[in-house]
Amino acid sequence: MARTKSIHNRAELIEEAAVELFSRYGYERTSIEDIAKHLGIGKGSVYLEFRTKEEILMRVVEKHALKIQAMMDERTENIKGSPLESLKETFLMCALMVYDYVTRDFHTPEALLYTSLQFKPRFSAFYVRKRERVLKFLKRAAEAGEISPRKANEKTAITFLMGAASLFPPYFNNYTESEQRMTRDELEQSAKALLKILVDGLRESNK
Amino acid sequence: MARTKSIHNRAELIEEAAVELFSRYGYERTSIEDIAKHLGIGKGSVYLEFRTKEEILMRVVEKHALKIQAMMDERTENIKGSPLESLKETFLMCALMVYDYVTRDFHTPEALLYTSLQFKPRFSAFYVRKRERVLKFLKRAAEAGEISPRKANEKTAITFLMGAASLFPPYFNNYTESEQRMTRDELEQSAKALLKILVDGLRESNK
DNA sequence: TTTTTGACCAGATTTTGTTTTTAGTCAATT
DNA sequence: AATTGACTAAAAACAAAATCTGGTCAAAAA
Repeated sequence: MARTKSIHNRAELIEEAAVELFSRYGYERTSIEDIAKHLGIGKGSVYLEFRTKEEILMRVVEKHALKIQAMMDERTENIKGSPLESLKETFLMCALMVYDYVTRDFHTPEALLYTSLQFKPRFSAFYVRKRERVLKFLKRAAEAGEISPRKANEKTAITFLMGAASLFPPYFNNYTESEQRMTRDELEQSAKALLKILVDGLRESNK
Repeated sequence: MARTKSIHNRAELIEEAAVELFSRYGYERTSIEDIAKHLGIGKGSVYLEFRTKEEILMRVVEKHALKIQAMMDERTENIKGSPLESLKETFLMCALMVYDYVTRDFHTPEALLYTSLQFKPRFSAFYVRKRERVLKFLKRAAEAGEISPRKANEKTAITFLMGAASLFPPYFNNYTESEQRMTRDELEQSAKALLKILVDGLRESNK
């Protein structure tokens, strides 16, 4: 007699278990068998859903990236007043979201997205998408007459992202006295000040 | 009969040999004895000039930092036109200077100044001094009426430095397509664009 | 017949024990 | 008084053995 699939959302359960275990123990120190045991299934079953361990990681990171992207999309679509002001607020929110993810547990796989040189090339799609969101903001700003249309290009988006890079991990806080990692409050203050200058700069470059 | 010191500038010679060998082989892979042999002196003599190996490294890095600082000082004193324009040019020059140092040979001890998490706390003085230079520029800009005097403070200097951080090592070039390390030309283009926005932002914040 | 499993394997990683290197000292030498 | 290099303790490099783990697949379960 034909056997029916016992669990339908197995892939999803594996993802959830992976988030849990990767966050607690880190990616390298979590084995496929750990994940299987955690769910009470056989190791082989994991490989019925994912081809490799890395694929699980990528899926987990992807999920996180999509959350942030969704937030950005939502805000890109519903711009009320000034697009540039909206860009500023969005990036502040984005920086804080990432901070919360990463500091909740430093082993969180999302941290890899920002810190791992090894995986960085694999995440390029994420960065490209982020760049596209910024470009969208710039185009809206051009439509609203806040910046010159010829400034609403990819190059300007990259420049903006480079300027804002220090608001994302790894947090190299060289110029402040404080020894240890930035606090959430420090980040918020820095982000506000830096984003203000960057956005004002975009505006000014108009003239 | 009392013996006289055979070499007067021994400390200096040791520094020069250290730069040479550290650059070629790296800090860890250069031993004190290597340095001594390179100069044809005894190992113990090195310790008559320096207390530890790390002290030699710090001296070497210090020397490099002083060179960059001297450049900045020279430009701070001789501001012809707009202080903000001068700040922009100075930072472009600074970024390129550092790039040349660091890429000449990746083992160059100066690279540590920017890349080593281990040594970073030891170099805080360098960063503070750099911050002070920026502050000086801001004060001159305030005097010239380019920015509001209340903006010529430490906090703004830090914000500016954070914004310009991606122009210095380690070069995290996330948002560009290119896989490998930034070329000098790419850096120059990026630096010009980013510094323009930052400086324009400082000016705009005035209003 | 289809789904699930865990024993199995090769390669990577960790551990353990040994050897070599080296930062720093100091009694002997110049 | 100035200089040296043999010396030491600790660290680093290395090698060998033991363990772990990503991925496979024939067999078991349904």
